[in-house]
Amino acid sequence: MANWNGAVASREEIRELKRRAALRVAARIFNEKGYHATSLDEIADEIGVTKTALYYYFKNKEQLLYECLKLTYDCGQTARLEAEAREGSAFEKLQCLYKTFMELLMVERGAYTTMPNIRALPEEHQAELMDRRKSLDRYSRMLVEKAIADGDLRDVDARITSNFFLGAVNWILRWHTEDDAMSPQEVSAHFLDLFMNGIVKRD
Amino acid sequence: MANWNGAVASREEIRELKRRAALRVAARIFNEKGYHATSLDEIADEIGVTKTALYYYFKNKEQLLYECLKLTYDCGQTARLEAEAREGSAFEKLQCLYKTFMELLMVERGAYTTMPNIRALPEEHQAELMDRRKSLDRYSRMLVEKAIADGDLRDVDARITSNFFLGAVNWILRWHTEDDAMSPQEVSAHFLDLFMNGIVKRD
DNA sequence: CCACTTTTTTACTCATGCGTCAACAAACTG
DNA sequence: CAGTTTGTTGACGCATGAGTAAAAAAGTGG
Repeated sequence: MANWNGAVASREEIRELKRRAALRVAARIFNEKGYHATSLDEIADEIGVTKTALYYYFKNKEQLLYECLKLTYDCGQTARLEAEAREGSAFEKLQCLYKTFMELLMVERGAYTTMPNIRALPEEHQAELMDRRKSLDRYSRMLVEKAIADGDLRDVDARITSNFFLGAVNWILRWHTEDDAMSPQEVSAHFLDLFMNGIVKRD
Repeated sequence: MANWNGAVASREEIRELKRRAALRVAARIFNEKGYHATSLDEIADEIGVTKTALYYYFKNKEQLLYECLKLTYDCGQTARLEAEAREGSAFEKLQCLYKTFMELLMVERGAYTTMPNIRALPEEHQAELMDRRKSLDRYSRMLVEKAIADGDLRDVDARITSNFFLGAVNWILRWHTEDDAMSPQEVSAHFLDLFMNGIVKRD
């Protein structure tokens, strides 16, 4: 009975699974109570180990937060890659970008990217995340500008528009739970519709 | 040279002004670094006094946060009163509600209503704020439903719509600064336009 | 200028929680 | 089943920061 791999997980795999599980728990509690109000004992308790065990998997509390935040930022990055890969107009890419972004956020459920959370990180990580955030924002604005030039969008202010929608999107995790009546796909569809068409009835 | 009031402030007035100033400073720092990461020494330093002086004006750190949050919640309450007082359709009231709410938020600049901030409060205050939040949300959804029935709005999902716009609005304080190129009125006008009409160009 | 009140400070106590270290347990290896 | 690696624990050091008590400073009216 050697090692049918696939059925039995290797050491490395188990370690990675435990890390992931810990991150999910940590992200959830950070979102509920905030990074600074959350003690490592609390996270460890929830997982069912002691605080010290966490130090076997993570360098320190900061790194735990950093990786939770990275979950969230990676959603944006992935969405961007998806949008860039897509053939089509800026308008189509824009929709793809936001749709993918929203759905990933709801599935991954990382840590909220609040100022306090970011500021809790060492300068180096702060800068990295800020850069990634800015980059996504620039890309989104560029698509808006292009779609306006193409005649697909009204002549809206790209900065305002971008902030408007980003706010709505980032807020999703506050009210959408894992067992919500509405699936990530449904939410993203509704949001895109509202963003594109507004709520006013046309005659 | 007795006391031409108006020119010279009374003791009570001075006390109240100092309290207000302290709250503004506290709210700003809480938003930047988070409640738990902010020490009273830090707030006191910024104001130019010692930590202990703060205890002369506020019972404890929690109360400081509570009052900062109240600044924000009061914006919603005031906006609601304004909307209710307005004569007109549900559609008009809805616009009034959100317009007033946004502009007040940008002027008052209280503390963000994040989960961590709320959770940091004693149960009693948590419940109070949650109730106020819920009440505003219900009112907003009711207006949406009514405006749909009136035929002014498309048949959108009231819950989604409400969350969509609330997110965008609450996010404003993250990117809009006191010395922003765009005034609170301009921002609120742009946001209402986006919310109502979307970004897609009509033919 | 002197009592008296209001405001602020200095100097502490005390709890919390991060991070460490040495010991221990469990699991694999030959 | 000895020996090594992998994983986990309990007990502790130490810094930070909330809150307090008592004294000092600033302001006010007789």
